[in-house]
Amino acid sequence: MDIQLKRGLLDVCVLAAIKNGESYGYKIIKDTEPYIKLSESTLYTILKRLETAKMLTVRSAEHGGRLRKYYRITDMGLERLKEFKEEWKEVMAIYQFVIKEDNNEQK
Amino acid sequence: MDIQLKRGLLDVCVLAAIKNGESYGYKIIKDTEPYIKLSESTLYTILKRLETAKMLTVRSAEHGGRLRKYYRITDMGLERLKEFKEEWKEVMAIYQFVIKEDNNEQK
DNA sequence: AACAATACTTCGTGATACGATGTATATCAC
DNA sequence: GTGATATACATCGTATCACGAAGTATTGTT
Repeated sequence: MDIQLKRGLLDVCVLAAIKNGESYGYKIIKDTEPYIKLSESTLYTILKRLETAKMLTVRSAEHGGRLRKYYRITDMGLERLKEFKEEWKEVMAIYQFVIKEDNNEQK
Repeated sequence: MDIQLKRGLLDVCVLAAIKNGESYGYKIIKDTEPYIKLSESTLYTILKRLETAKMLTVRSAEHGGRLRKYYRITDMGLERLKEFKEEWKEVMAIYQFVIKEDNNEQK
């Protein structure tokens, strides 16, 4: 799948992956795998970015002797998902324009 | 509209704008304006890229005393549009995942 | 003992959108 | 006739970003 096409989806995918409850890096990768391929370096970059944007919060907790980072969505994160839904209308309009069959509007 | 979301659409938008016949820079901007905002610097970057990728061809012709560059889509360009339509199925699957309501699958 | 899976981190790179700026002509309002 | 606006294309620099590569460390599995 075209990288450029993925770009607008990555952030919201990660937010969607934690919107039903806390999760952690490795699990997010596995949960989103059927839909989108996230490499580790990409995911952690995104998580950092979303944290900076206050769309999620992080806490570290021990799990099996190791530290694991748990990510939780914030109100701003939920807001971002709503916004995305709105933006999607514009995206679909563009999509329609792109796939529209030849209507010979050349004058 | 989110810049990232636009990224995958820009190239195909430009291809779509010339798929019904030759066009030129300024006209492409005007034609796509209702759907997507293309700045001049962005457009010319895209046109150069699509030319390098052999998805369009260029010819210069005089118009009103000035040189104008006319762009024409190639078979590879048309192929790209077909490919885009295919990729869109994946995009819609991701979209569904993102907007899916809470189904509480936490165990 | 070797390997795969789990789990997170950092670095470097290439691709890209776009604002700013520049050039040049035509047309319109005042 | 002069200034503004529209037409038309080009280049440069910058910031953002996805991702491969490589590293660290533990826990199963073979």
